[in-house]
Amino acid sequence: MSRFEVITDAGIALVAELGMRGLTHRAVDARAGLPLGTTSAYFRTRKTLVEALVRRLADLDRVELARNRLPADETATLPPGQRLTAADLDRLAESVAAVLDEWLTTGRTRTLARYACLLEATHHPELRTILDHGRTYRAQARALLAAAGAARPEQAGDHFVACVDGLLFDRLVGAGALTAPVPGTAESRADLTTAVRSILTALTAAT
Amino acid sequence: MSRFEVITDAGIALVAELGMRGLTHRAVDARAGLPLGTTSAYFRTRKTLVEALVRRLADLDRVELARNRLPADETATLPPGQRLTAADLDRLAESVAAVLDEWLTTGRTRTLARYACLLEATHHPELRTILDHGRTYRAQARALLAAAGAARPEQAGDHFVACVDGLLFDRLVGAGALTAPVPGTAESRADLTTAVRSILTALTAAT
DNA sequence: ATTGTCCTTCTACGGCTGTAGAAGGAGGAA
DNA sequence: TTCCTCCTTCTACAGCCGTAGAAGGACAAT
Repeated sequence: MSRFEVITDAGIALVAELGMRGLTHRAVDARAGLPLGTTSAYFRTRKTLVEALVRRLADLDRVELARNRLPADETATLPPGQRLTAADLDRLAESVAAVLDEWLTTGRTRTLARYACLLEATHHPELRTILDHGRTYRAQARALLAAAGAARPEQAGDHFVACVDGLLFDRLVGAGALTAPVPGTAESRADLTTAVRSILTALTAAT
Repeated sequence: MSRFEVITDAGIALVAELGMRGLTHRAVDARAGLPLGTTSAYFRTRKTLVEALVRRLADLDRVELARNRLPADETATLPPGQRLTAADLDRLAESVAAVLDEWLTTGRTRTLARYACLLEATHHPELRTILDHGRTYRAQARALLAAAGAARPEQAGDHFVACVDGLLFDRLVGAGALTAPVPGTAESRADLTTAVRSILTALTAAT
């Protein structure tokens, strides 16, 4: 693991645990077990440090996307005129739910840090460019909803991503964090599947 | 306007503009045009200051809720057995969209600060208690979906709130902030209405 | 008028933060 | 070897932050 990765991973962990305020050159050094001053030498200003974190988050997302590909791709190559069946939609909902559940457990740190950075990007637009949050997912969602037979697949795909993101955020920091089944369990995945499935149905039918 | 309100409002503005890192006793003084040290005297520790902000946010939400009541209440008192018509759902979607649009324009500062505090509440659970984000809205949504004829109104209501929140977040800081019609315009309201309407349909039918 | 209480304003201070630059050292080229 | 270059580690420093407490003043009760 390169020095760059060690530093940025420690930074991501800090942001997830303590928020943006906890992200300090020295704190990163301590967290990563590196000699004091290392982070400061690699990223002379705080801004470059944050940018590095964001870049790393985007990289990690890309890696995860490659590993955790949705079944959308199979469906995108359907012969024209042929649509997804209800069983297909069920399977899709289930796999989306599985990804969500993973983001709430294994990927929780990364998910929290991403939201923090997303909020940060409001005041620093240059971050937005790097952290193309969900761009790839959006592309998949559009293809998926086109295959599912939505009237306006672009719009429907965007709505889908937004809704699923809302679900995620709710479970992560909102009311769902307290009331919903604890992530990682089969119950949680079933609950998420239901939710995703109904969103999917809606957008297929109505948009 | 009480001193308490002047201070907390300035704090909220700072959090919205600069993020949690910009929230400092001295910065609040400067922003509110108060003598240096005032905020520090009112809220001796940073923690109490943040708590005060969160409390103020909750108060503002309550005020806004009273002013901006959804048509849910009328519908909640429908005679049993009678359901909402498609036209009712249209009207509901429109009024929800109007509220969302307001949160993206007039209430943008407050909305941004709320999300920042919500993220902060991950590390400080006591904040969660105060910032009962969307609790009242959730209650309304449940009643609404019960009236609309959803099979499991509690669950459906929660999903509804989560999805709508996702829509909001997307428009505020996500991809929607760049691609969607600019908030405050009739086009934006129309777009939001479409999205909300399809969510509503979905959850009514499927859950 | 005096006393006591509360609110406001100002000042102090230890600690942490961002950032720059010096010191040290490993290793490759000549 | 000697020299040069790059990477790492350490130190310095000005400025800001959180927090405590002193100083001043308004005002009501006595």
